[in-house]
Amino acid sequence: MPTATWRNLPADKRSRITEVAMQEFGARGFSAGSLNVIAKQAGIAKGSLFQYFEDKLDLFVAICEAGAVEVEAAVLAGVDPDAPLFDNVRDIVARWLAYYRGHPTHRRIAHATANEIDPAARAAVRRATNAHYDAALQPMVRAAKARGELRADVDEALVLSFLTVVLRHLNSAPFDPAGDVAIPLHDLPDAEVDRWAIAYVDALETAFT
Amino acid sequence: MPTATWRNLPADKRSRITEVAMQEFGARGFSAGSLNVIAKQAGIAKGSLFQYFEDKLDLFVAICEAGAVEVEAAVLAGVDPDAPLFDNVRDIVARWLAYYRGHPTHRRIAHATANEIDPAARAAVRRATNAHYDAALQPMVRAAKARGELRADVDEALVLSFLTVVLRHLNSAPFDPAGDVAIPLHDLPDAEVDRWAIAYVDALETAFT
Amino acid sequence: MPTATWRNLPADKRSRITEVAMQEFGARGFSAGSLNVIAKQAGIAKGSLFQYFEDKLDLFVAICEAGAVEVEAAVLAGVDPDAPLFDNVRDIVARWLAYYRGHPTHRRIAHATANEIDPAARAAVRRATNAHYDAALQPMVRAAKARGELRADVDEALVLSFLTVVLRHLNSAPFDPAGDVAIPLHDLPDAEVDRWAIAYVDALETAFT
Amino acid sequence: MPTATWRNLPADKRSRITEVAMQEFGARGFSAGSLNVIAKQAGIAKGSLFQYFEDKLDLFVAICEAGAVEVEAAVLAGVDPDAPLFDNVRDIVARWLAYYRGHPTHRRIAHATANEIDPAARAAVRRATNAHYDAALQPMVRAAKARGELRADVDEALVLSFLTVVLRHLNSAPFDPAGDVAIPLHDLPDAEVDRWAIAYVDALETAFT
DNA sequence: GATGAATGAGGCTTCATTCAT
DNA sequence: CATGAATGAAGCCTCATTCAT
Repeated sequence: MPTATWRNLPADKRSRITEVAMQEFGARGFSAGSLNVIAKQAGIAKGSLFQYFEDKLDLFVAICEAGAVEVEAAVLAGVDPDAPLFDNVRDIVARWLAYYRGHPTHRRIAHATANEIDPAARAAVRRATNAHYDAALQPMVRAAKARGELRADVDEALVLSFLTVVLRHLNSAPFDPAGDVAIPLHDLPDAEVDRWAIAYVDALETAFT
Repeated sequence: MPTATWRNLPADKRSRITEVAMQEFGARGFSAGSLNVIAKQAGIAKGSLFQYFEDKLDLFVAICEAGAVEVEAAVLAGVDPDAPLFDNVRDIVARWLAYYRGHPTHRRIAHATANEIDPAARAAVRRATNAHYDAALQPMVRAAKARGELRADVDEALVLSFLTVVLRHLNSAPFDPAGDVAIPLHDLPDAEVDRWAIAYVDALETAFT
Repeated sequence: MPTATWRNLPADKRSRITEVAMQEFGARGFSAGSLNVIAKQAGIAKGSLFQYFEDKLDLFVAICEAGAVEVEAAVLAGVDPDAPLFDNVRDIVARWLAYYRGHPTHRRIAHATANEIDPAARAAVRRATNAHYDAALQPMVRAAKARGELRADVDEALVLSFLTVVLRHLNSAPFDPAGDVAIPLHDLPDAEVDRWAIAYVDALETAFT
Repeated sequence: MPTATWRNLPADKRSRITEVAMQEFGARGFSAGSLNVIAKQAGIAKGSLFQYFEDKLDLFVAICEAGAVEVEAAVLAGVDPDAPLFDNVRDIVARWLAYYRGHPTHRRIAHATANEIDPAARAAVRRATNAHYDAALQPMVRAAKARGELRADVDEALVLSFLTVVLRHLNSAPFDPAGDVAIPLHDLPDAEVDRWAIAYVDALETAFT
């Protein structure tokens, strides 16, 4: 956990370090990301990082969590829980894509978060981030079920799982040349990608309603 | 590309090195995987690795490709192209899960393959592996469409994309404590996981037929 | 360029490292010189070298430049620009030989500087060192020409070129068993070598005045 | 010394290996030159090199000597010992430059020969090559002296030394961007370089006759 | 609290040489 | 005589972490 020193840091310094760390870990992942680079680019002493965080992993987790918080605020806030579920999801997907197009650093760190292979790092980071989406989506699914929007035989957990799988795919495939074998999301203009994203959701809607 | 020396190696030595490399890269990924460790565990000199492969990436790609070939043989072979598409997919998914349960090393290397963050490594490895699944699934989807199994307004590419996304999910989530927020695939007995896997495919069938 | 860390180092440590590096590079040249050896002999950690210099070449260039600065100070300083050119040159040659006899490490590094075969290393190092001699000798030649010491038809550049060629020869031949086929400079007592050195300059004087 | 196996090799194979080795050592010098590269480029097994030569140095020396023999044949042959010395030297210099322009590989290996820093390598190689020039030039100087072409007070050895120094300079400076501070031999067209070369010899003629 | 120099283990890769076939 | 696989030392360089100032 970040130290008290970190929490007491002037906000601008803290956010500068956060931004730089996101770039580094987003670009190279946890294991290959370099504290040397982070310290140099942030303009602070290497030793200072160890006054703010216990070790490299502690920093990584903190960074990832910060990213998750921001994207959640941007994407999930203001959703009307009483609106039809898949209308909400289409809305969320559109905002999700828009947000990550405008925040490539956050997109990359989210990708690194999801794909980190080091078990300790992944576990720590997933624990910190997954909860956010889950916490937001799960009640929406439940409410939809209660309102009778979903077919009676449909399992809520399956819906939720599908939603997160699709969201995760849309976080990486459009930005990765080899992300999707079937649809060249990486090479399409934004509007086309948006249309495909809606198509994913429409398919789920067909499946579950 | 692996050297002639590698191809001329006695089969047992070659497979010992392959196995060890799969374990190392499967456990730590490409960037963090150590050639020192591989050489030591394989009982060969570090320099020998460079008689077999041009460099670390060359080894990694070869290993990944070997894994993809084997899993393809085990999972996709013997599929009847004239059988109903989703029957085939349910069959494939079941064999896929069974294969990876019995071959944890292959499962881990496939995971590392899909998630490697180093762009050069990922590109090389995806190029080598993606083709396999794509080549097998795409004609099946096309034939199903031609046979009228899919609804007229359904896009083939979307079906194919969904299939690969689900397959990839089933390659990691059941083996990763934090792989699926909604369904605890990691903690369920094999039979339960199989049932969920079928449920994923059923949902797709509902969506597209 | 050496780092700030290097410039802030205590003078004795810096000069110890410099001395050791000169010995190593002087003895084995740039490509064959070993950073391992330098670190060990200087009593510092291998990694520390990379806190002082960007890489091996950066260290090599810094060392060579340091050598050039010192020899220039010792050999060229205090020359009276109004004295006859070849008197000055005889003076310089004598001091040059004396200096290198007393500073064998500097002599060897100067030799390595001049003879390094790696193109990048040679270019970098020549750029750093050539200027010193050129800057000192060229005005002397020009002034001599202006004073009418040189024959009217003599080209200044040719004189300067001859001078540097002879100086370079006197930097290596007396210290190299196979340096000069015709005159066994390596095996002669210092006084004899000095006499031969004067003879070289006398010949040039005859040629150009 | 090369083995009997080497001497019994088919001439074309021997000359292919020689050519390749000249390129490698000419480009990277003795220490940095790689037997791996030589074997690969020559299309022979690495081990074979050790059937032809005792070790790396043995190969290097043999290669250098072969180069010296060829250049001597091309440059020194057919010189009339009774012609005036400096006419001969001008002739030699011109042929020397022409030869090396047409044989860049030989030029580079001669350069590497002259500048090798490894003491053992340099000693061996100089011993093998110096004799050639010396053997050719020395009698010419002696004869000139006997014919009264040189001033009475001129030392034969000094003339010979100057000649070799100038020849060596003309072997490297025109081909090295930083070879001559005063005259940009590297950037001049061939005809200009030839003119400067003559100027060097003219100056010596003035000095010694 | 901040610094930044020092560490030394570990990273990948290249090398000359040996030796069994 | 030719081969080429095997070796392991040594190469340069990067790293996270510590600690005295």
